[in-house]
Amino acid sequence: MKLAEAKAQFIQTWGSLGAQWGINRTMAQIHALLMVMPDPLSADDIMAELNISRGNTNMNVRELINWGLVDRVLIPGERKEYFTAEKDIWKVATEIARERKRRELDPILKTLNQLQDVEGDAKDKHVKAFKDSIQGINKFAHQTDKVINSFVKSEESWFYGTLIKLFK
Amino acid sequence: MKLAEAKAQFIQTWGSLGAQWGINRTMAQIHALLMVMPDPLSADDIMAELNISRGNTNMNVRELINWGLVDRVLIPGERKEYFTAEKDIWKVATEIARERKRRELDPILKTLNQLQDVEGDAKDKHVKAFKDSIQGINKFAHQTDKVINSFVKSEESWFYGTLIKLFK
DNA sequence: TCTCTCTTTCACTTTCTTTTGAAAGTTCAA
DNA sequence: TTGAACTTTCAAAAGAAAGTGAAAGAGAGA
Repeated sequence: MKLAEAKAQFIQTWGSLGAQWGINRTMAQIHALLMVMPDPLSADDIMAELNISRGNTNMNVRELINWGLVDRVLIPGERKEYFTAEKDIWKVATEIARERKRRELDPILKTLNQLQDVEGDAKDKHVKAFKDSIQGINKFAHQTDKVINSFVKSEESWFYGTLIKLFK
Repeated sequence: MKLAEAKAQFIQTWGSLGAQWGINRTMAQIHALLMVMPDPLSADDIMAELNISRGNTNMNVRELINWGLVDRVLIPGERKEYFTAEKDIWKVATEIARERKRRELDPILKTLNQLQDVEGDAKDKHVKAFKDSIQGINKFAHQTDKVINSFVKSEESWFYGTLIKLFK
């Protein structure tokens, strides 16, 4: 396979993968493009490579920067801004985990805690079923939270070394 | 908080959580509803509780059954079909992990393997950058695959007992 | 201050997803 | 075999999300 072709396929695959998760397709494609490029690209480069508008480029690059997946790079003597992506996939994964935890898990933990105290007779089977469900989910969510925290803080070698052996 | 109110909030929260993941809102809401109900519900019950159409109900219930998260229940003497959800959240989580792995991770592993062999001079920095990226991602994806496989097979008691202690 | 280059914003368009509801299909007791 | 009870399908409508591009903004050097 030729390099250009392989790049295009990678960008497209990474893009549809992103779409299955909450991330939008363009954002994932820009990220993929920057990951396989050895040097930083400008907004114009990205527009040209992916055939997207200036506005769209700007919006999604900004969002990637918010996620901590892309950095602005200033090239001395140039007026334009350039962008690079983190190329270490382990760091990418922990950044994403951190961000998703903050956006998704933290709010649900908050809600679940509130839902714990429902009024009503504990002998009523509706009340009991509800409380049991919420309690189970709440416990699970807290455990998940702990695992993600460790993951986010962990070193690659330690994490895989330990976790994989554990699960065998 | 009253039970009805708490249920409504839980259904709505679970629904928007699902939407952030690839799962659609209605599907997540039906799942939430069935989780907090002690007894099986019919399609009509679901329609009434969530204010959705018959077609929508049918489609999403069927999809939940495909995911292995909901079961059809036949009540003796009744013509209608009834539905229940798995109430053990651990089982729900492993079902979801299994299904998402199959739909998302397995295809990407396949693509990555193909992208490994790009033609071109290994000294060219574009070729090198590309190969390095793909190799890193590929390695990561395979490790992730192993962890998920183990997770899917593991028992809750084992998980809580061993892994959680590890993370303190 | 002016102007040139680049960045950001935002109202509008396009595209993609979800929902609806009526019609067709299925099942089964009579 | 019929028809009542229920389920499934599907084309059209509504809704949500993403993308565009022109215009406004911002900053640097003349």
